[in-house]
This record gives sequence, structure tokens and C-alpha cells, in this order.
Amino acid sequence: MGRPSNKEQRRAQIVEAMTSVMARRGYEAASVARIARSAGLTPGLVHYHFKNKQEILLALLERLVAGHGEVLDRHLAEAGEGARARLEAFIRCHLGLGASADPEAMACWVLLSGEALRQPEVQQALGAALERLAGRLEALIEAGVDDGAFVCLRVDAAAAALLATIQGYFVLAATRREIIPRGSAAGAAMAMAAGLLGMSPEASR
Amino acid sequence: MGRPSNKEQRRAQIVEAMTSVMARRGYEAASVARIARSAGLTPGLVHYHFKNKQEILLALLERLVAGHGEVLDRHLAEAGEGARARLEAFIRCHLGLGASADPEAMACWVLLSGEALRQPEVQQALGAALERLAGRLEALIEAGVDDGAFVCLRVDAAAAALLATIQGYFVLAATRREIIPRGSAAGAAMAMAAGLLGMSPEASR
Amino acid sequence: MGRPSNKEQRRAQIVEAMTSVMARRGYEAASVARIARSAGLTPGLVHYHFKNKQEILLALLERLVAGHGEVLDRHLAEAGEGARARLEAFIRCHLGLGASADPEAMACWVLLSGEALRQPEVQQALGAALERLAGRLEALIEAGVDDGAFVCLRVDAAAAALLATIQGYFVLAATRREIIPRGSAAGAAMAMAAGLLGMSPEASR
Amino acid sequence: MGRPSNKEQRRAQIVEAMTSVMARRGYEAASVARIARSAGLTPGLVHYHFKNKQEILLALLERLVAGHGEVLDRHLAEAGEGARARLEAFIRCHLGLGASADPEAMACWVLLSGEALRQPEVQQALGAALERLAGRLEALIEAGVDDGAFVCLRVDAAAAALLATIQGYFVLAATRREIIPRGSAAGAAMAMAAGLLGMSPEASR
DNA sequence: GATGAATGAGCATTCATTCAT
DNA sequence: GATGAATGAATGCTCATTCAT
Repeated sequence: MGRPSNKEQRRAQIVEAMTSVMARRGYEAASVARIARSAGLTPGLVHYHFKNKQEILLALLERLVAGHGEVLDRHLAEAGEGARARLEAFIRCHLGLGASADPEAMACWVLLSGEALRQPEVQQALGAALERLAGRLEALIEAGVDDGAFVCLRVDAAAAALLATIQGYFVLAATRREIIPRGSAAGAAMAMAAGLLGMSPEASR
Repeated sequence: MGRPSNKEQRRAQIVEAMTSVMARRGYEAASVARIARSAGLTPGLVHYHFKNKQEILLALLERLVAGHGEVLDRHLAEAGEGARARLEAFIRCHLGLGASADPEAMACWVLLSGEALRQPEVQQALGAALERLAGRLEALIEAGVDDGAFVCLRVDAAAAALLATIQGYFVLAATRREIIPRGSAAGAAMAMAAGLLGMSPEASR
Repeated sequence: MGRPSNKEQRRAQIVEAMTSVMARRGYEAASVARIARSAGLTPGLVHYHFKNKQEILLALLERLVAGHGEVLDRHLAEAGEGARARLEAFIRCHLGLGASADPEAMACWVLLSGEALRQPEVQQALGAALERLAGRLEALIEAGVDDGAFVCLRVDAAAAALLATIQGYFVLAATRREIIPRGSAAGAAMAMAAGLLGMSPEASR
Repeated sequence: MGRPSNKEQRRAQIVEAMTSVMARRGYEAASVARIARSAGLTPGLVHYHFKNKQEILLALLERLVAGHGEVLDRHLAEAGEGARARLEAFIRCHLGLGASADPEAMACWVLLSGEALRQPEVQQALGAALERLAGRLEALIEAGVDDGAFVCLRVDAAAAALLATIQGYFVLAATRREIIPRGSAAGAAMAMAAGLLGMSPEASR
């Protein structure tokens, strides 16, 4: 009864190819033909599995977010219960050594911001992902405020500020890595978080 | 003898057109034809004044940087001598109301990071601009450390952290403005700076 | 599975179209659009089958050389074993009636010399073709020297001289046919060969 | 009363520039802008002195022919009266060391054949130049026949054959110089002429 | 004479997408 | 599922030529 569907493998294969091509050459240069070649497929087949190029980009974003979510979950699980430890885990998850471990993902993430400016669907999806991340940060901070670990009047503003810092480090890393002294990102971010959340200074940095 | 040159006006006109088209549609979609139409010129004339499209982008970057430099100088001049006041001026210059006043410039700035990934000349120019900005921040922090206003072991790391925060706010603003509570950016950034630079807490926020 | 390939037919079709357009209008004027129109195809399809315009030109050269090679083989086969008869066959093959039978090919051949000046790949390919032809001539002369039919100290120089004569006739024919008295080329060339190779005069002309 | 006309100098300057650009890059790539730059002028000025690009090409041809005519006259004058010596002077003038002395001129000459295929005015002018050259050769041979130095039934055919040989050497030299053993051209051509014109063998080579 | 801005047509090439096989 | 031919629109760029100054 027909061959078994390999739709999901194919889609993953295509998304991976786009990730690698896009990281190296940007979105526009990541032509369907180039993606196909990089995946060892034909352009026609790419369009059999994805309606159009934007759909691949959205799938890529989804994959990026899912992968990141898992990593974050693991980091938080390891951190245990303390609000401060959890915050530090959140920050280290993004800015620790792991961050530079997947430069392709980071390049794509930066490029996605650019594409979001022009493709409303991408803006929507990327915005939602950011919102979800901000939400997790807020919850984390809220918990800290509740048990007295943090002092913070505007939790949403604090979450946005930390998110901005992380995001900004990504951009700097992608554009001019040398500006960031090696290994300094997570520590500096924690020190900033301490100021932002009224943490006792001795613990930061 | 000969026709008077209007090269500079034309170049400015073209760069402005590119700014506006690119902010709305991204770099690749900012085709020479579209830029020309938006400027009321012909594509041929655009290429008469710029060797190629990349040159327009570099001119745009230069213009962005120059404009920003002037604004920053003015802010710092108004801030007077105190290290803390100067730091606050630096942050407000980027994240205060003024920042959102030119959304086109901000969109272009974010897009430039994406293009830098792929066009070495752009990476070089953008990296240099970031480096210069980081340098100014370092000098500012250094001065504060010298007169006892700040406590900071790694001035370069602190400068990078603040730069990342500013940069990150730009990306968030361009991608999902609603994530940033209105008017919260500069204050939150100052609170973070306080934590980073060991400032007495009462003054921040 | 999949659509049957028609690549070779299409490529031949395109090369033929280029031959005809180029012979009439020169290389530069043989634009991809014009070639495509002449072949009843779209420009996009031309580029689907050839990476770029130069590749079409190189394919054209290859086709020219291959076609000529076959004709030459046939002529030599008919000529039998005698060195003098073989030499005459070689010359008649190029300058006999057959030569003027394909004016398009001759025009392209002349144009190729011009393009070779500027496109190194073309120079290389054309040079190799000339070299091969010169080699065949040398072998032919060598054989004649060995069996006493020819007297010749510098076989390579003699081959070059005969090749030059043939080549020059092509150029004259393409530029100002009337300069060559109708039907005189092969005979005159044989007389020259006689002088060059120390053949007894009665046989020439 | 106005400035003194420099029309002729300017025209010469432009023609020289075209010669050098065209020899290096071919006719189409010898754009007016490039010619102008190479001459240290502006494109507008080029069109002030020449109605269009073809006119420059025709002027170039004229200059080539004139220059060559002078050289040929000098060679013939030095050769004295003997038909054989005059013929040798004619051949040496084209294929002796002098030929390779002006590679630019030779490249242009080869390119002109290509352009002649497509620009009737060029074909006309180039054809006329060839015709004139053939005429001089014919006269030279005729004289030799009259005083018994040469034996030749078809003077026009013989002239065409020698002209073809010279022309062909030019093409070979421009395309694949290595095919011609260094210094062999004039000697081989004389040997061929001997065969063609029934000269006693001892004098050739 | 000379300059340099301006044009309009054309160029080779790329590409997302469609579709017959 | 998969292939590869085919399209049509677009892209960056070049260029001969014109013309106001």
C-alpha cells in the first residue's frame, strides 16, 4: 500500500538545509535551489513539502524555538527552586558557553528579526516567540518577588530589559564578537539583573 | 565651464530613499529600481552616483552613524561633568523618547546587522561603528571609576553589556514593540547599569 | 520516475541558435534574449541549460571542432596513403568548395579569434583546437619527409605556415570574399605547400 | 578670437585610447566611458569629437592603415628594384620582427575582422584596405612576371594567397603565439611564395 | 571646447514557482 | 514521492548618447 510517508524527515531535512545556508549567506541568498542542493534534493521536491519559501522560514523559526525551549527547560530543572538560581540558569542558558555553541542558530535568529520587518507572518511568529520567552522571565521574576528574593515594581519592564540584554548580546556576537570580552556575558548580565531586581550585591559577579 | 555638480545632493537623496524603502521592506526588496522610483530618479542615475548597491548601504550606515554621533554629543554636552549624569545621558540618548522618534533609522540599524552577516564590507563598517560606540562607553565608565562614582573591574565587559542592552532594545522595538512597557527602557537600563557599576541604589530607577 | 531529460537536444538547439545569430551579428550582439528568441525558447530556459553565455560559446566551439574533425577524417580516409595526396586532402578539406558551404561556421570561427583575445577560457579552448590541427599537419608532413615525398627542415614551422594560410583564407573570405578569385584557394595553397616542402613543381597547381 | 582648435590632437588622443583599450578588452568592452577615462577625457567630450563609437573605430582603422602604409613604403624603398627583393621586403615588413613589435595594432586588426561581420561600414572600410594591399601585392608580382623573375598565371590568386598567409599569421599570433616557431614566419612565407611564383628554389629560405 | 548629469534601452543572470512526466 | 523542464518577472548593472550648463 504505497511507500511509507517520509514527509516529516524530508521537512526536517529541508529546514536544516535552510538553517545552514541562511546562516552562511542570508535569507535572500538562501534560494530554494540552494537549499535543495544543500539538502541533496531537487527544488521541485522542496515545493512539494512546503507551499513556499516563507513556510520553510516559519518552520525554521518553530524548530529554533522548540530546540531552545528544551534546553531552557533542562537548565531550569537543574537549577532547582531558588529564584536567584533559576534566574541565573535562565541567563546562563542564553549567554553561557552554550550560546556560542550553535552559531548557525544565532545567525538565523538575528536574520529573522530582519525578515520580520517585512513579512508580517514572520513578525507575528517571531513576536509570539519573544512574548513567550518574556512570559517565562516574568513568571520567574514574579516568583522571586513573592518569596522576597527580588525587589521589583514593574516585572514586565524588568523582563523586557533582561530579554533585550540577551537579544543584544546575540546581535553583537553575530556582528562583532570581539567587542564582548570572552566569557564576560553571563556574569555581566547577572550583575545587571542584580541592579534591576534589587538583589544583594555580594552574590553577583 | 561645465555643469555644476549636484552629486552630494543626489547622493543624499538616494540614501534617504533607500532608508525609507529599506525600513519598510528590507534590504533585498529595496531594489535599485524601487529606490530610484522612490527618489523620483531613474535606475541609471542611481548607478551614476553610486558604484553599486552596497555603496548605497554603506553611505546609509555612515549617515546613520554621523547623525547619531551628533545627537550623542549634544546629550553629553548637556549632561555636564558628573560620570553618573553622563552615563544617564548616554542611555537616555539611545533609549529615551528620542530613540523611537526615528523608527526608520532603527529599522535600518537592525537590518544592517543582518546584512553584515553576509557582506564583509558592511560587517567591517558596522563593526567599526559599534566599536567606536563601545569605546565612548568605556571612556565614560573609566572616568566614573577614576573619580569613585563607579566600581567596576572589567570596564570593557561593562561597556559591552550596556551596548548589548541598548542594541537589544532596538531589536525588540523593531520586532515587537509591545513587549517593552512604554517609557520603561531608559529607567530599566539605568537600574541595570547601577548593578553593573556598583552605584548606590537610591539613584537608580 | 521523473520527467525524461531533453538536455542534450535543448543544448544543441541553443548552440545552433547562437551559431546563426552570432554569424549574422557578432558575439556581443548575440544576447541571451536574442539566442532564446531565435531558438523559440525563453531566456530563463537558456540559463537552465547553460551556466552562462561563455559556456554556450565554448559548446559552440566544441561543436565546430567536432564537426570539422569528422569531415577531415573522411577526407583523409578517402585520400589513401600517399603523403602528397593526404596533404592535398587536408588543404582541400579546408579550402575546397566545402569551406564556403558553411559560411555560418566560418564566421563563428573568425569571431572566436576575437573573443579569444578577451576571454581566457575561449583562448585556451581555441588555442588547443588550433594546436591539435597543427599537430595533425605536422604528423602528415613528417610522414612525407620520412618516405622522401617532402623535404623540410622545420616541420613545426611548415605546419604553422600552412595553418596560417588556411586561417587567413577564412578571414579574407569572411571579410572580403571578392579578393579571393573564385576557386583559387586550394590550388594556390598547394602551390605554396610545394614550395615549402620541396615538392617537385609539376604536381602542384 | 576663440581658442585654437585642438580637434586633431583630441581625435588622435581618443583613437589611441581606443586602440589600447580595445586591444586589451575587445570592441564591446571598449565603452566610450572607458576610452574616455583612458584618454583622460570625459565621455561627453568624446562624443563632441566623434559622432558615435563606430566613427572612432573607423578612424582607428584609418590610422592603422596609414601607419602600416608608411612602414611598407619605407621597406620597399630600401629593397631597391629587384622583384624578388621587393617581395621579400613586403613579406618581412609584415612577418619580420616588426610584426610582433606592435601587438596592440595586431590585436585591433584581428578584432576589426570580427566587427566587419556586423557593421557594414566597417566591412566596407576594412575590405577596401585589404583590397589596396592586395593591389600592391599584385603590382609587385606583375612586375616580377614581366621581368622573368616570377612565373605565375593568376596574379590575383597569388596575391590573395600571400595576403591570406600574412593575415593568418596575424590571427595565429594573436590567438596562440606558441604555434609559430619563433622567427619562422617570414622565412616560411618566402618559401611558400617561391612555390607559388615559380622562383628558383635556392633563393628561398 | 568641455563638463558631468541624465536617460532609456538593453544586458546576463537569478529565482520562486508550476507542472508534465 | 520525486524529477527536472519551463516560465515570467525581477534584479543589479552597463552603456551610447544627449544636453544643460
